[in-house]
Order: sequence, then C-alpha cells, then structure tokens
Amino acid sequence: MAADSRTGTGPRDRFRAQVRQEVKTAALRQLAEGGPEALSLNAIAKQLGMTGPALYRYFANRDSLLTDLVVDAYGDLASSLARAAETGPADPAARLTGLVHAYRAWALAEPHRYRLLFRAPLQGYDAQAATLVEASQPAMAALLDAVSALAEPDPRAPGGAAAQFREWRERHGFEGVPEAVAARSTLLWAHLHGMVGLEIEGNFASMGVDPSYLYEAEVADFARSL
Amino acid sequence: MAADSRTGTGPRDRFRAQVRQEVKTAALRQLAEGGPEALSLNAIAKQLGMTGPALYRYFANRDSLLTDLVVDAYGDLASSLARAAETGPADPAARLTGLVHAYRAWALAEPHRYRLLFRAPLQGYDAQAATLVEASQPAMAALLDAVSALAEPDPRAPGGAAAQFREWRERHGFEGVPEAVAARSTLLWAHLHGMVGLEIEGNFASMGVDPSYLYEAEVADFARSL
DNA sequence: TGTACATCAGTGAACGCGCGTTCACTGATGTAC
DNA sequence: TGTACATCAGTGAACGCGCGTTCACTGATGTAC
Repeated sequence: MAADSRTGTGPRDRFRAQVRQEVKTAALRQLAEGGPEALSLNAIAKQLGMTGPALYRYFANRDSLLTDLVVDAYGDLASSLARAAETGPADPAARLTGLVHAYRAWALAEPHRYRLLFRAPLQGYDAQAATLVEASQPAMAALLDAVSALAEPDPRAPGGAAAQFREWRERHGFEGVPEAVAARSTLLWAHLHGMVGLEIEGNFASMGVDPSYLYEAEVADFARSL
Repeated sequence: MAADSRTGTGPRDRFRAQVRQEVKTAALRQLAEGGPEALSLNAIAKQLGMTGPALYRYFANRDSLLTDLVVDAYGDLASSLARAAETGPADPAARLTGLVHAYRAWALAEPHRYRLLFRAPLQGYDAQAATLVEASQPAMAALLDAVSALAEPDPRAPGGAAAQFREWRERHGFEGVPEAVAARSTLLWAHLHGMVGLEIEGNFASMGVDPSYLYEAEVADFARSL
C-alpha cells in the first residue's frame, strides 16, 4: 500500500476529492433550481456527463450526499457569522447587528441551503444524527460569542430553564457561557429563524412588505431585553 | 335540471361532499405519517378502498387537493386563535398570552398541517396564489385584534416601513389597524413562527431544552416592547 | 526507463417500484314523467 | 306507483416517466519493481 493512498493525497485521491466537489455543486444547483426535494442522483450524474451508478464511487448513497451538503452548509453559515463578528466594529452592539445581517444575508443568498439545515428531515432522513448536531455548533458558537460580548446578563434568567441550558452548555463545549446568555441567544436564533423563514418563502413579499425594518426593530428590542 | 343539483344539496352532492372529506382526511393522515411530500393520490385511493383514477371525480388534480388542505388548515388555525382570544380572560395581556399558546399548541398538535401552511411551495406549487393569501387573513386578523387591544401603539413606529404596512392594511381589510400594530404583530408572528418551526423540527429537543420558557420570555418581551 | 500488475472510475443493463393522469367502459343510483 | 332515461361513481388498462440501487463488465490510470 502506497503512502499516498494512506494519507489520501495521491493523484487519485485528489481526483476523487474534486469530483466529489463537483457532485455537490451540481446537487446544490439542482436544489436551487428545482425546489426542495429535487435532488436526484441520476439527474446530477447526467449534469456531470456521467451515468447514475458512477456516483456510487463517490457517495455511499443519496442520504450520504445529503449529509455532506448539510455539514458543508453549517460550516459555511458559521464562517459567514464568524467573519461578520470578527471584521465588524469594536462596539459589541454593532457587531451583533452585523451578525444578524450576516445570518439574514446568508439565508437569502442561498435559501435552498438554509432549508437544508432547518427543514424537517426529508423523508426518513435523520436530522438529529450526532454528526449534524456537531456540525451546527460553530454557528451557534458565533452567536453565543456576540451575545456574550454585549452585556452582563441578568443572573436570574432563564428561571426554571436554567438547568437545561446549563446541561446543554456543558454537553456542547460552551462552558464559559452563562445560562442567561444561552437562553437569550437561543431566543434570538429562533426569532431570526422565523423572520428569515418567512422571508425566503415569500410571505413578506406577498404582504408587500420589505422586512428590513423588522430586522432593525429586532436588534433594537434585543438590546433592550438584556 | 333538478333544483337539488343547482343548489348542491341533493343526495349525490351530500355523498360527494362526504367522500371529498374522507379523501382529505386520508391525505392528512398520510402527511402526518409519511412526512412532508408523502402525499400520493394512489395511496390515498387505496386507503379508501378505491383505485387512483376515482379521485379525479372529487379533485381536479393533486394541486387542487393540496390547495384545499391549505385553505382548511388556515381556517382551522384561525378558529383556534379566535377561540383563544374570545374565551380568554378580559385582561388584554393575558389574552395575548392565550393566543400565543394557542398558536404553539396548534402547530405542535398538527405539525404536518403547520408545514403545509408555511413551507416552501412544494415543487411548482404556487403558494402565493390569491386564494391562499385570502385564506390566511382570518388568522392574521385574530393576531391583529389581540395586539390592538393590548396598548396604545407608539405612533412613530414603524418608521420608514409605515407606508408599506398602510398599503397592506388597506389591501386586506384591516383598515382600523394602526401601522405600528401591524408592524408589531408581524414581528410577533415571525417570532412565533421561528420558535414553533424549530420546535416541530426537533431542534430544541436535540438541544435538550424545553422551549416553554422561551415562549414565556417572548410574551414578557413583547409586552415591554410596546 | 520500461514493463507487468493492481486499482478503480465509469458503463449499460436490469430490478422493482411508484408516480400523476387519460381513457373507454360498466353498473348502480337518482330523477322525471 | 312504475318505468325509462340521464347522471355519474368507480374500474382497469395504459401512457410515459423517474427514482435509487445492484451487478458484472471494460478500459484507463497510477504504481512497484
């Protein structure tokens, strides 16, 4: 056995990695164009000038490809958020605003990927698998960081739920985070998820409303709630 | 032509209405069990002891059945919300709390129907059709009512978006509603949508968190935001 | 540097399945006289 | 009240399609000596 095949850096490995990437790109294009659940292995293969069975050289099956897309998307979202928090202004409030806008911008730019993350398990697909929970941590970490920097949290919050957030914090490596920050961040995440969800499904558009104002109000309210 | 067939109350019409209802019930059961997009005309027919083509006596096609389900669901949600607002305590704040809990309860009881309402158009299905927008109005009206009763809104809000909410209000028969109430209600709706969405997809469960606390915090924050 | 061999990407046929929808039809049901 | 007729629910066959996945295979590519 050659060293390359062990370390995964031989020419064949590079080729494999590249084709895997092309498959994923084609899959995303398909999701983007064909709407949710328009992900067909045969169609992807055709787009790459291959036949369907060839894809099984690169992914064990359809679910495996899907999992890869989800993990990638979480990673991408997390770096978007982290970038917004890092390169933003020093003022913590302004940085949180930047993070909120980054969240929204990411979802609007790639709604199909956003759906992939937060939509129901697509027929029998187990979204609660440990892999996926783990993949979602960096994005949450970015949010927790930004909220932590913002203010001294009210130590009384989150009341009866404090124990749950404490456990959650320990389990996922967020040890330094006060319960109140965890709770507040989770609520903010839920709010953003709701606004972004309505926006990408066209609900605000069908109301004739530009939701930008709502995001502004959201940030203002959040600052006041701490 | 008989009078009955004109007015739609003859024995055949009653039979048709009943079978239509059975078809819808079977469809909902299928959505509930099979996950989203598990709605198959053939499977529904089989469940009713019929063959597939028989359904075309009752619905023009698959989309038509779907539209019916969506309209029904909006109606059901609206009456749930209206009931919560009517039968609740006289205190407006407590009534809003009741409405929030009714919204959550409805979504949790029938997540498949909630998804039907707020999920992306299912492959080419036009969710923005006028029929559906109209069907969603009563639910929104219940929310607007509860928020209206709560407090004198800040007349400065919603800033630059006031004109949009004014137009929206006129277009959908919410003439009496101040812009600030419309904006606040929309934001509250988005928040609820986000929390409920995360909850029915199991995101809180996978965190080990019971979101009840978050709903309480939501209501408290909302009262403070007015 | 050249050759023999192992690896592995990709093919084409096939499996079994389910889908929405159309069509010509049969047979029961309700209705008009 | 009885009979003839129109209505219409439901069937069964068929259309054309696409799906994920398996299998035995060919032929190119990289590798070891």
